[in-house]
Amino acid sequence: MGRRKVQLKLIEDRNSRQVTFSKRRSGLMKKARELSILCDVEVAVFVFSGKGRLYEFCSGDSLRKIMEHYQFHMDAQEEAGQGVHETKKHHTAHGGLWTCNDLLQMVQRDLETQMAVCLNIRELSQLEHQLDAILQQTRIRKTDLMMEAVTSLHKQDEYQREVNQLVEKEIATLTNEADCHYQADPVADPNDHASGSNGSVPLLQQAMQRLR
Amino acid sequence: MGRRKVQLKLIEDRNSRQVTFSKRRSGLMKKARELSILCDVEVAVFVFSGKGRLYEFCSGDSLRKIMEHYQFHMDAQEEAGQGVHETKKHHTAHGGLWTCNDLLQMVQRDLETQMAVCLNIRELSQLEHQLDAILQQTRIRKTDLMMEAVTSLHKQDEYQREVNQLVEKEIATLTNEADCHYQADPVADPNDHASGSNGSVPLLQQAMQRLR
DNA sequence: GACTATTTATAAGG
DNA sequence: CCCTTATAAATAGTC
Repeated sequence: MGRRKVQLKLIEDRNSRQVTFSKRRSGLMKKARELSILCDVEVAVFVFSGKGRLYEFCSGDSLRKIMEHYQFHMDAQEEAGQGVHETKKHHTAHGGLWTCNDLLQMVQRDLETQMAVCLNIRELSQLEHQLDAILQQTRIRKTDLMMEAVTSLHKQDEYQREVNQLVEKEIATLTNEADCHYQADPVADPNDHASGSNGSVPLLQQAMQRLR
Repeated sequence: MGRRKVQLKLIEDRNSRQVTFSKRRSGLMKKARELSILCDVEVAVFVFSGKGRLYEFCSGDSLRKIMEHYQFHMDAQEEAGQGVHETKKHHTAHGGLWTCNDLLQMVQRDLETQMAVCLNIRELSQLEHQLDAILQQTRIRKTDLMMEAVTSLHKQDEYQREVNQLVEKEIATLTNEADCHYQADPVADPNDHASGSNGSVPLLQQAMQRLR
């Protein structure tokens, strides 16, 4: 429902994907709210962004309370942060995203505090999903780092191949010169390999120096 | 969005409320699905009708089984017991490596046994740790695969460097020969780069062929 | 974030 | 429940 029809597949462009995500997410929440009001039913919507952020709508308030509680704990952790400076640093360095240990600590502390509290299935499911999202996020970050390493090595590899091709060509040239007509200038400077050649030797030397 | 605008309040007429519920519910699910696909995010939608009936959408499948179980408890009908053997089979088939679904099935079974909709603190902590371990295992497996890729490329890279050193040496040899005393055998086969050399050129050629 | 041109959802009615 | 149709809403592309 826009200027043109959109195919039901991943939006490749990061920017428009983000825009669409924002628009459709709020649209979905609105629809959920309307449904719950119009028809007097309980509706819960959870959206986990790729970076582990949670967006939720819940017609009741049981889940919301828990989420707010977790948020509170996280905030308190960042504020007080005595023994958890490492964690806090990690948070800020990674753009305020939760790590696995953060959530586990949060949950454990939360549960230890309210011994009487008993999570129901829905709450447990939500927690489990959140954990899943957070762990996934960690994995993705590590994967990204490793992917960078692979890409870097791959580029280096391709560069080496290019140099090798140059070298091969140059060997052919030198060999040809030597075999056929090198006696043409017997008093030439022995260090000036390129004199009278096609000029590829300086290029090669440059490449070799870069390799060292 | 229909023949006339509708106020955002409970639909009094039971019949049209039911109709609207049905239509809007499916519309909400569709929107949720589209959001999850278009933007590659996890989306979960739960709708509890007044009679305890559950309608759900989940972009993943981790929540689905638990929610199905929840529905089972709510309805207090259907029979259980056949999924347990499936689970055990699955475990053994994977050589002891648990998957997310395996854990969820285990949790489901555990809940069936206890017939309690409520997990205590210790149990929840255990569940968390299990989940953590399982998700970490998955991450480690992928990391291992990527590590293999890195190692492979690194080896290739080192090999290329070796070849380059050989090549460099060979160029020096050829250049030297050409500069100083190549006219010794002017009718040698031009393709036989190695004739009269120190024997490193065949090695180079071999290496080059391995690179192609 | 706002503004349309379009597409989509859906209220009413069969 | 499904179909049709008029109309309200959502939103894709654009600035």
